[in-house]
Amino acid sequence: MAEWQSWWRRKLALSPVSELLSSSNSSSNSSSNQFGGSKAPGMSQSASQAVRQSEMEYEKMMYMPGGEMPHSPQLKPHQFQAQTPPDQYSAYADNFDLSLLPQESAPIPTTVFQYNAPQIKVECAWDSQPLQQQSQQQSPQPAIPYPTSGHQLIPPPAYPHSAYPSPQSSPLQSEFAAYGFGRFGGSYDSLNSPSPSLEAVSIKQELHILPPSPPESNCETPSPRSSCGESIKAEPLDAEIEGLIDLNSLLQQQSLQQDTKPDHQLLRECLEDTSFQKRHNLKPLALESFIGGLAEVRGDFEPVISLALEHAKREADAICAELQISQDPNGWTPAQVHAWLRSTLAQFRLPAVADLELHFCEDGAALTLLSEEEFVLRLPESGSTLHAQLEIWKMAYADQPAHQQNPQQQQQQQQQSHQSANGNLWPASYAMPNLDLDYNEDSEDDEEMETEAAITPLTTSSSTSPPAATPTNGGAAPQPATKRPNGGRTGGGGSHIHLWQFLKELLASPQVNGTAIRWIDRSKGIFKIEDSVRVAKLWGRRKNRPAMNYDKLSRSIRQYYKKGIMKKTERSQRLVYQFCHPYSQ
DNA sequence: TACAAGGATCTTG
DNA sequence: CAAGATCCTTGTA
Repeated sequence: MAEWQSWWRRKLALSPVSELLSSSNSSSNSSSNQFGGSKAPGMSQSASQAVRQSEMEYEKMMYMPGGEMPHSPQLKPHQFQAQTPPDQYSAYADNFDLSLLPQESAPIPTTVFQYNAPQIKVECAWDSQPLQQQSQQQSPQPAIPYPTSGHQLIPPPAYPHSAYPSPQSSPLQSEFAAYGFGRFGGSYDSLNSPSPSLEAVSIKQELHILPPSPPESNCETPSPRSSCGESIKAEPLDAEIEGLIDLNSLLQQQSLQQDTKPDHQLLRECLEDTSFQKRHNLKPLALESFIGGLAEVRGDFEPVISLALEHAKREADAICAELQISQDPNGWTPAQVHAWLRSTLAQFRLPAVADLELHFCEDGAALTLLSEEEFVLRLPESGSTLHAQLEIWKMAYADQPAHQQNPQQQQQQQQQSHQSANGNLWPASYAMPNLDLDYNEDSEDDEEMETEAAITPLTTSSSTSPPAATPTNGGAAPQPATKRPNGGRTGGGGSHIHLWQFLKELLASPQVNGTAIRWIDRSKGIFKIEDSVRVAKLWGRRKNRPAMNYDKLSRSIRQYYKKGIMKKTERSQRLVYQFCHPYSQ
């Protein structure tokens, strides 16, 4: 009898996914943890919208009658019973002592329950489908001894005993908890072992059999993570669950791909931002007690991010194939833009727009430049969602290595690069800078540089286009032809770029760089450097000048005063500069 | 202490 | 040679 129960508990407690997600959210902002919000501070509106949207999609999926998910953890036992043929359920229901599970109304006993939904939702933000697809593709027929199909596979607990999942907060987390107990799974025997192992100790702590370890006790008490990671056993049941949906294999795949260190600023910011906690004097959760160190936790964001991006790519692939469009929104024709918009509207069950062509006459490149406000202005009902989806596409595409792009795109990039070398276009170095690269310490610079080199521009350059007119003082202002810098950097560090161009690059991607530099008044060309250290560091990186600092950077900026590229603002403010007219366009 | 301003000189492409 | 990078001094908030 207790076997099922303890299986559930261990499964939920040991789930590396739930653990990872829990740790992610607790190590990062806890805004929605503690205030129930769905938007993380520091998270861009678009990203949060994406998260919101994906949340809606997920909830639709989860609460859909006869839900499409293999099994729905948020279902209460009685619900499960109602939806499950009695004969199948009765096969094991008698042995499943529901009374031993906590009541639904029971108070959440630990702050660990203050789970941050957005991080979870980021996982599914890319699509509601992949989970199903994967479960179908990777394990068409799970051979579970208890239920007969994945659909009725497991009676979800009233809600998990684990400290991590909370059904009130998100079904998905429970979903992960239920699914995630795969090849990372810990030892089943640990709880019942006559001499409880360290794993058992930590497991029991999570089950509230023992009080949680204090943060400083993490040395003595290994985290479930460590126990999971180190004692991988091929439990038959694990393998079967694994067959249902192999999130863990996905995580493993992604972890293998971590060499490439994909950069996803929005996700990362969302996951890592602790500013909200600081602002509100919120005490971050004691991760060390069950994770084993913040650094380790941070390192584990990568699988989540990669997994999310993987889902996004899969979705994009499918839609691209269906619509016959490129994955790079920049390459879309207006007609393809319309096709994508319609597809996205349908995907999110948003009201169709009859005169879509009138609202969006842009091609893909121009579309990517539209702000969320512009989207909403044109389509109040769905603009935000569309913009968020576009952001996701751009992220997914930006993550795509060049060799995966279609030949046309590669040719286009080569052509642009060649033209750049001829001085007709923007320098080949022209690529969107990403401040995310600056988040880490210098020791990781090498990796960051590799990542940076792999980044394709998130936005296009109309906002960063050089001015057509020469400065009024006749200074030697560069006049590269306006061209979308789709080709990205072609190596060499991009040392030819001018500082003012670089600053406009940063300014052109507020979602990425908005915390470091932002427009104060776009029309007047007034901007503010919010983080002088980061901007200087980025500039130094771009110019291959490791010793660059804001003092030097600002000196260079001041040189622009004489050249008529920049000027002092009317009301002098610290860190606030203004482009002269042609350069602010 | 951080930033602004600007002179002088050196480095790089 | 242009554009920065670097170093410096002085002043301000």
